[in-house]
Amino acid sequence: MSATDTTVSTTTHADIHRYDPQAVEPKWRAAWKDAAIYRVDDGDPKPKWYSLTMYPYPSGVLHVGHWYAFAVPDVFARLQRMRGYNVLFPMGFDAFGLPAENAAIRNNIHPATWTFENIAQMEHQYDLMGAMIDWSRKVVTCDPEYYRWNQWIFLQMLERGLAYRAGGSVWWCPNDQTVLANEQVLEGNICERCGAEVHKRDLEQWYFKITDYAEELLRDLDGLDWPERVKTMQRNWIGRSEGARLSFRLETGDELEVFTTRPDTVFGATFMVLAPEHPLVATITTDEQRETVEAYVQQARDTSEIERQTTDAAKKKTGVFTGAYAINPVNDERIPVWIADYVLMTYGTGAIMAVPAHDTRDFAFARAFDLPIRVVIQPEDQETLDAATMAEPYVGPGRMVNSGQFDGTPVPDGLPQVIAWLDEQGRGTAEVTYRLRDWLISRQRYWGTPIPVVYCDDCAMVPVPEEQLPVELPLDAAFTPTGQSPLVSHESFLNTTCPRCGGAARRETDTMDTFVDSSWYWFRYTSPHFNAAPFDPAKAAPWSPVDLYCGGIEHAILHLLYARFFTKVLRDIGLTEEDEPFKRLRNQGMILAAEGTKMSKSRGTQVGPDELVARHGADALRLHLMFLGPWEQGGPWNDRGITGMERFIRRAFQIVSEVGERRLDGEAPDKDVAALRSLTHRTIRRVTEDIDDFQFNTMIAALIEFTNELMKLRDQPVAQTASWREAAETLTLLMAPSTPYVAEEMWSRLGNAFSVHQQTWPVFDAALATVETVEIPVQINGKVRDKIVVETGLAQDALLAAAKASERIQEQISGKTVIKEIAVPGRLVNIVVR
RNA sequence: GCGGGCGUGGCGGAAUGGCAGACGCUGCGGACUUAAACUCCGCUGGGGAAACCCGUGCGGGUUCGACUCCCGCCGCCCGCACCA
Repeated sequence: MSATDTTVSTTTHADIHRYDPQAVEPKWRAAWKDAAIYRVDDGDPKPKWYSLTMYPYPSGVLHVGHWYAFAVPDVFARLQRMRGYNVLFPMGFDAFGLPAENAAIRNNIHPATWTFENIAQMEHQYDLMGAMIDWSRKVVTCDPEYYRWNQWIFLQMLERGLAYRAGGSVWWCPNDQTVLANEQVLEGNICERCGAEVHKRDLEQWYFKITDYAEELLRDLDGLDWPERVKTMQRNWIGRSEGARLSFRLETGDELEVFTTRPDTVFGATFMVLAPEHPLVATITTDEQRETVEAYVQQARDTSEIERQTTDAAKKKTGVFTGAYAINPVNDERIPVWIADYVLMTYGTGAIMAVPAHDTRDFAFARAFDLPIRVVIQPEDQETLDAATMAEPYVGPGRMVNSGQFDGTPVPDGLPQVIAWLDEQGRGTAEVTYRLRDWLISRQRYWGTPIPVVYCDDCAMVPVPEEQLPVELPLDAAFTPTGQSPLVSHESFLNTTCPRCGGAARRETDTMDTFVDSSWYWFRYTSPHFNAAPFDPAKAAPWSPVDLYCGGIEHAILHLLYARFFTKVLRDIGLTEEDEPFKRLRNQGMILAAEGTKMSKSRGTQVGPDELVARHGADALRLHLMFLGPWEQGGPWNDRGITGMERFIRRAFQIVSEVGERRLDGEAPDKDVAALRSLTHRTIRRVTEDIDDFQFNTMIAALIEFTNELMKLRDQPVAQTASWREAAETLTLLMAPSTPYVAEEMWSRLGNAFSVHQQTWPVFDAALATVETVEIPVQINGKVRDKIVVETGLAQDALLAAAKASERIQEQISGKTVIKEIAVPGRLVNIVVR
């Protein structure tokens, strides 16, 4: 044992400056908790900063993707705090939804049990990560204290006509046994949740009238600091089109309305096309055509949406003639009315005027069925278009021809004239249409917010009075999906009394889409237990809007559009004055499994952080994830390189840790001190700017370079001076947001008072951050031939002279003619010779 | 088809039009160690003994100078997808 003792004592001595995350992390985690250093105080007079990260689904355990998504916002929030902001950086759980229900069914456990167990586990994992979360503000959406306010907002919307029930053709997922919103259908007919093929069904459902806000949702995008691609996706999804609504009289006497963005081509309309589902189809079809038309309508209905919608250039247009004719209102021509599946009932009026000469689809249809084509727009400075020979439609600008009084009118400039005339004639009006559809919010599943209305035989649909909220989701329901809500078979939930007449009534059994929960949750963090409204406007106002919102790009449309819609509704209700919820948005890329595919729990390709933390420490994992590459890019996971982060942490720790033992009253040459201070201040600048620019990988590179330089200097005289302490302290502070644990330990080893996370972020001194000399490459004909060291800020002429003084350069120039000399101060010199 | 993004060593990646490959990993060599791990030092795009030459998907162009800007291709990824 005595031999062992010796070993232990020497090892201990040697290891004093060796960082051990396993010993240090739990210590500081406990200290932070005891001192409640992350507790956010509403009354703090400092300027506010609201940093929000998309709350996770409590799916079980955190994987490295969660860490990736969360580490960066955590670093940013910590920086803002050190900069002197009062930072709100909350977290919660998006706890309702299908996965809980499905997992519950699979494991024969109640969704609530499953969910709350997962939340406890995940909360612990966030703490392991060293996240700066104030858990006292936690929001859990399956808590009645939360979802009662979904119901309250629903009732407000119902009162304002923004929530309504309507029948219609809706998407149905046969696997999840529920309807879906348009936004939740991918690639034409794939369920966003489970990947099953979905199809249409005619059902009566609940909707939110998001279309009322289409224009505002589109317009307000302009003022947001969001990634351009997200704004583009939202613009496309809203799909605003300007044009006109035109009315065509049918020979049957019916009026057929169409929407067109090209009213200037109305003189070229040579036929009309209705969607197969158009209500007029049945009434206008002639007896001779009835059989053909009915067969086509049936076929269209049976053809899966994906087949119908795929725009394969080779896909042939199909359709049939109804036997009916319309009169073109501008030239009184008799034109045939067809039906075809390329016209969609869900857009515009479900009917079009076909102008084959100037529309790609109409052109293909006309060619396929040998329908007339008439040119009415002639491009300028080009050969006259000939309908008989043209190989493709002309869709560009030009002048109107074959258009009566409008001949010669330029388009698109002349469009307003045409619309004005149509309006005068009573044939049409200017109209704007949107692709955006109302949001279908009812679901036939169990684990969600009950929709707070009842149906009474006498009073019909009656809203549940506000004071009876919440309508609680019964925890003892049999929730296996059957195609209708499981609540239908829960007698005591279903049967109730009518709030209006007191008679027998049935509750609505559908639950709300979980995207309702996430459409306002960030307001709730500002007053998580407020019980008079969804949130306390007085508390929310000072924090609003969210300054920085971070999350996955997969929410570019769904959640972010709904959240914007809700904000505008809540504004109109009077709960907030904000028009927009999230001022600045940043999306992280996705961390994929090593083989480049999406990480999947079921395929076992999900990488968990716990083992990595145990082996390398939380700080090293945080750094590794940030160092992988640009945060907005994502990429396949690998753990190569995490050792590099560990090495960096150890080196930084060692340097700082030794400082505590030094007297730091030594002397060193002035230029060495100046060089060290310059390095320190340049590093402050780099790290600060990189975080502000969301360039976390290069931010870490700057920290590593700083540490490597210090490592080289630690035996030099300059390491015995006060500027060495400045360097060590600065390194510690700069590391604090990224590596909260080791930075705390370093701060403590420096002999400073707890906590490093309550210190002020260092500010660089521009004068100190300069360098005295700079190395300038000297090129001959664009190739580097020498490098000269000159004073920083040396002017152009002097720089050129210095370059030409170089022997190597003189050799290169001698005997040649100098054609051009370029000298860029601080950059380079290039001499062009021949 | 339309819209957006990307393409750089063995790998992840860096580079306001100005020294391509910062930083990290890997690999190789060395020091320390009884030994290993850890740590430390050096080298690490290709060719060449060297001077140098070649090199950022391909082909052109602008420029004293292009990974960066422009034009035309090729490949990959994402979004939308008959939106009248």
